Amino acid sequence: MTSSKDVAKMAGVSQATVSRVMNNPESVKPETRKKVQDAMAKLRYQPNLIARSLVTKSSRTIALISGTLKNDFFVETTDTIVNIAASRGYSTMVYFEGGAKLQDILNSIIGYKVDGVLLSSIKLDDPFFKEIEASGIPYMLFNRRPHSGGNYVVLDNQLAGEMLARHLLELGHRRIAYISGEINISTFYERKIGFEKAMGLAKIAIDKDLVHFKENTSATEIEKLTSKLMNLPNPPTAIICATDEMALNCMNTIMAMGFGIPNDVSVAGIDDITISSHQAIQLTSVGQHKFKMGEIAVEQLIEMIEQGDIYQKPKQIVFSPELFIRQTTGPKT
Amino acid sequence: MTSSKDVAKMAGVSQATVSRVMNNPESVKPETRKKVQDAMAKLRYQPNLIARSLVTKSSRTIALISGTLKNDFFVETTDTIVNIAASRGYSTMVYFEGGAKLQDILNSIIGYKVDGVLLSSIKLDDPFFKEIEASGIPYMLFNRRPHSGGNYVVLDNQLAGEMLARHLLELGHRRIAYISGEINISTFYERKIGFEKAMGLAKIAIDKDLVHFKENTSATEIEKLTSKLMNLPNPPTAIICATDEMALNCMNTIMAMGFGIPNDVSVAGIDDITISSHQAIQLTSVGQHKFKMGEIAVEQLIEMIEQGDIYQKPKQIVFSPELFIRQTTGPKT
DNA sequence: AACACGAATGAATACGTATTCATGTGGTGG
DNA sequence: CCACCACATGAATACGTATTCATTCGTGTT
Repeated sequence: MTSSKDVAKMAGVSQATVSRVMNNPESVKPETRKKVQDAMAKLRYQPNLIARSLVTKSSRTIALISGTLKNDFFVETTDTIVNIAASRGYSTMVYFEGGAKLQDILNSIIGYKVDGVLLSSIKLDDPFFKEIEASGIPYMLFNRRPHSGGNYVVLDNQLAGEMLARHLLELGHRRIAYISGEINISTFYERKIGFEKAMGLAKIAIDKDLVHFKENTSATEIEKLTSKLMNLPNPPTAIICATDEMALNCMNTIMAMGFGIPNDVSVAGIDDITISSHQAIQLTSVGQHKFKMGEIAVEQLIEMIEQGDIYQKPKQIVFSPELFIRQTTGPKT
Repeated sequence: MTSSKDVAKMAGVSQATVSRVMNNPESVKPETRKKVQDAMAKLRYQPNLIARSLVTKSSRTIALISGTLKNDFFVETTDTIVNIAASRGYSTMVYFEGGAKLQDILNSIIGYKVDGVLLSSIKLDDPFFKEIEASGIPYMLFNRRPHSGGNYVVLDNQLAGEMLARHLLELGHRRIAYISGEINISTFYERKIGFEKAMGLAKIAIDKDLVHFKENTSATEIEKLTSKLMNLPNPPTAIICATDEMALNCMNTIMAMGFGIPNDVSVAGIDDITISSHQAIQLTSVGQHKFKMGEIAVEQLIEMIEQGDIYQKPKQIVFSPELFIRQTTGPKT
């Protein structure tokens, strides 16, 4: 591989001058600058970014630690994050929940001196988050937030849960099932609180048999759970899923069992992912479209990186949710 | 940040010995090894992977240059690729089509000395591909293949197109529309050839007005095109979309216009993405499930990286497609 | 004319690791 | 007892860049 030293030799200058042509072109006389640029072109010179990073201690790279792409919510955020980062000149190292041990990821991002970290896949009590904070690397959480402090952008999840429950209560439902991921994940915790609040205000007791917090929210697990619910002697007349992704799998199971939606049972989710508004799906959901969460997250992060204002006041952004009533929810029959 | 030199000082050994403890532990006496490891732990030492890469000229990193996540096909491949790479100890730098200029991406991956490249987003005549080949970096194409030679894993796209067309012909359709991306993308080219072959064998002339190759296959573009087709004085009785993603958008438009599927018009796609088999969608599609394309691609790539067998015979893998008949296609009425 | 000063550039160094080469040490076989 | 060797380790160097420091040269000022 050709190095800046080779370029220097061909141009008849020192390696330092070659470096200057790249980083501070005005500081070198136009005449010699031209010689250097010609030599670069002739040798098809590509700077070694690793060597550059070694001395600058930064890498023009961010790390994205995301929830699984099996949830369409994270598909949309990943897409916008990677693209916006690229348009700003940053490469993105991507890791998905479950793919590698968090400790290995941490070693990678610290060892590679990434300029910033975007993360969603994180539990409230995970030491990983504290290590990130301690490392001093700029970071931004999205769709997750810590107990207190930190930088994050989230939906007002409690309100989202509450709105959805209220919608179903207003339709006359009383036996409302609730399917969620585990509640040491902030998103699920807050949505649950909202659900409980609405039920409490309506003075409806919550049937323990209808409320489930699963560690594993894969399609097959949701399928199992849904069929269990529908086979209950006294099945629910409505099911709230803590994410649209679960709601899709829930719908799928219900339809496969031969039930009608919403005639036999109403289904609703949270996140309002793209497919939810498809004519063939028409899932009632709570979300927001004024801002893209991934976009806000990555822009805030880049701002932190480039302004170096890590010690400014924390960035905490909360979106107001909106209810989209579609065809999967209807009055209790 | 603490370096191996700091560890060496605390352990009372040379930096070289610290390095040996990391890379060749057996070569250092157990006694001194312990001293070094203790010092590492006490200092919470993390090796600087950038410095390591500079000397080893490899980075334990692969680059994934993928089609957009707006197409669910690439969601599935991205998910499996990133996760498998992670489990093998590789980080993945991800780029999506349209996010950054290919030249910038190329500079990044060459400058960062990635160990290998996985790419799908590439046109037949793109010089980018030739540059990758020339760079000597191990690479693997997926869902795309060059005119000749190269390493790739693809569906038998021609056969896929042919099977789908034959299916609709057997249902009695004659006015079959075809919606595709541009045909300097191998996938679209081959699928189109298959479609034409089936039509030719059935001795059905292809109506130019029904066949479209769009450079931009975004949801809105597909929507526009679909409504144009359905508003034709003599609209098609069936529409083949070159990808399921387009078929979903096509369905959405048709349903929004008030037409019934498949009563008014049949719709089918290729790729058999996950959502296609959802009870509420039931899209007829051609694809295969025996292998995961992303999995095969990344495993082949890692094999190339670790065996260093770039100069072995090219890896060319073609999957046989299977037809999944669901509810969006029916007999011509 | 002497001097100061700024611009342009080269030489040298640092970044943190892996690796080669040299050195010393203890053991083994003759 | 000596020669030889395997082994353990340290010193030195390379990787390719950015950057600091020193040097040279031309220009304007007094």
